[in-house]
Amino acid sequence: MEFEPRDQFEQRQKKLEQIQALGHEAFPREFRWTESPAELLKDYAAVQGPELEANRKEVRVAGRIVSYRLMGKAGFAHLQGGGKRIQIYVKKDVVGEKGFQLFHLLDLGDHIGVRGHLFRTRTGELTIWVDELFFLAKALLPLPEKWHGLADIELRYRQRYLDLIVSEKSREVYQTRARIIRELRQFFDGRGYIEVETPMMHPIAGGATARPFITHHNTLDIDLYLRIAPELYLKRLTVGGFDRVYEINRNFRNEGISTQHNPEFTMLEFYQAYSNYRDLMDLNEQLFAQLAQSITGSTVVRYGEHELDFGKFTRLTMREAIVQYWPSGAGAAPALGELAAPGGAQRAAERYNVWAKANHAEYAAAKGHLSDGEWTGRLFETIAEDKLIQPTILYDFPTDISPLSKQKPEDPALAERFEIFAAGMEIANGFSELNDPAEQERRFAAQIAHGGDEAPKQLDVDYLRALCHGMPPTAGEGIGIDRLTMLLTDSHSIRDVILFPLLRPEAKPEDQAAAEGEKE
RNA sequence: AGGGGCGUAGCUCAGUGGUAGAGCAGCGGCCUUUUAAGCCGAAGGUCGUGGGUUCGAUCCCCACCGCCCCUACCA
Repeated sequence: MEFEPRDQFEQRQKKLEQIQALGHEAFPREFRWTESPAELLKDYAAVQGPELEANRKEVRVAGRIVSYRLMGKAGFAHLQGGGKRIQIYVKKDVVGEKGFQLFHLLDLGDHIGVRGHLFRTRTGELTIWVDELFFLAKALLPLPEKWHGLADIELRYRQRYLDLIVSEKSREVYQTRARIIRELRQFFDGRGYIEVETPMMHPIAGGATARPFITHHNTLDIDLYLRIAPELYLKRLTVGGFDRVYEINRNFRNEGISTQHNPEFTMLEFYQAYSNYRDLMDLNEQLFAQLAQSITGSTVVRYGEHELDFGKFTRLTMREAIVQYWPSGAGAAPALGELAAPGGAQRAAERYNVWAKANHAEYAAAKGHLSDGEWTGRLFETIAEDKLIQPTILYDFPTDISPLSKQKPEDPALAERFEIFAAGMEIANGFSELNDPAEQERRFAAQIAHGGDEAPKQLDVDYLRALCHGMPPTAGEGIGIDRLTMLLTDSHSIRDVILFPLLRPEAKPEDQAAAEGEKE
């Protein structure tokens, strides 16, 4: 197999043969190193040249060649490792005829090891004075341009490895992502939670309203759904006596792709017995403040033009948010009581839509008949959702759109549910878990009767049976890790925090020709 | 799915209705402390794909492919 650019591919292959002819293995098996380039730069940042000469520091270092300057009988290069670059200096009369021949045959992108000692050049750069070169692996294809890097966004996603080699910023995003997940584990482990892994292939897609992916198991000859949420399995575990349980893993939803949506995304879900949704709200305030502090060094986090303060959350009910963000041109905002009255949310939506039409704003549109709660949710999404820039806990959701939440005792039309918004994005969703099996069965049945792609097709009888064995009063929550990472790394597309986001497969030229003339 | 934008050398980008340009990378030469090393020389392209208009299309028109942004669905 050969790849573009073919001339360079062949050129480098020839060099590899010449390197072998010098007596080097083409693909050696190991190199014992003493420090990484990143470690050396960090540890010797303050050590000056004379001191390096007085106390000679012998090193063995491996890395990828990312710059190369040959000047007759000597040359410089930079070795990249651990995301950082250290310079090496190779002199013909030090490494010898054969060593220098090897240096000649190296290309940008090759992996090498060096043995030598540290010094500083005239300009003061920490550099390895190379006594011996080791060939470690050949790059048969060239690196992206050294100055501008990989500007083509598509290539950054498709060939993430190149992005990671060339962009320290990109590398840092994924390191931060790993730190966030580590912090989350620490946070929950420290509070007596147990981490579990529940199935990702479900016979019934449940735990959320979303369109699932379908797959097939050959031996059992059954269709399975890639999970849209782990919720119903985690709650079975609270029935089983894991009073505090969490899972960090992928969900799959067969829906749109955007800067905020990838078909597979990572979710933290956790459940805490003997607690309600208010307990979780308090827990979240601690969690987000602590995370922001440890990840970014401050509870105030810059996100684009905004400064998000995770040290203080606003709390709003859904109806309060509608009233608060009601556009001033659309007449008087509805009163809270009006929104709560039967038909009130729909009347408010109709009033809003008159204004929206005249002002080319987004409508609170409805397909078919909506219940009061659905209208309230729709109105919130249209009017308020993208205005919630500062971290906000939105609570008191309509029961109609919360099929797995407990109702408020004083108002069964409202559920003990909240969501967390920041930068206009939903990043978490939590509630007091419905543990009354009869009520849960009614809600499931209503969902199935409601129909649509996103509703379950089948009653999850096993889950209802689990509830019948008694689930303790429990509060549970899901946090979107990808979006959380976006917030804490100032990334504005979910594809910038997912290493390999889903893209359409590259079309081969033949396929493109075959697609000619075909129409949708 | 609808609207807008983009696609030119391996990479980063100019450009024009009349045979295609630069920098970096690569190739040959000079150069033993360089820093986006420098100097000299040569090479590299179905201008995303396919049609159309035209004497002539990389450029204008249409369709298709891919990516980005917005809207819709959604977390």
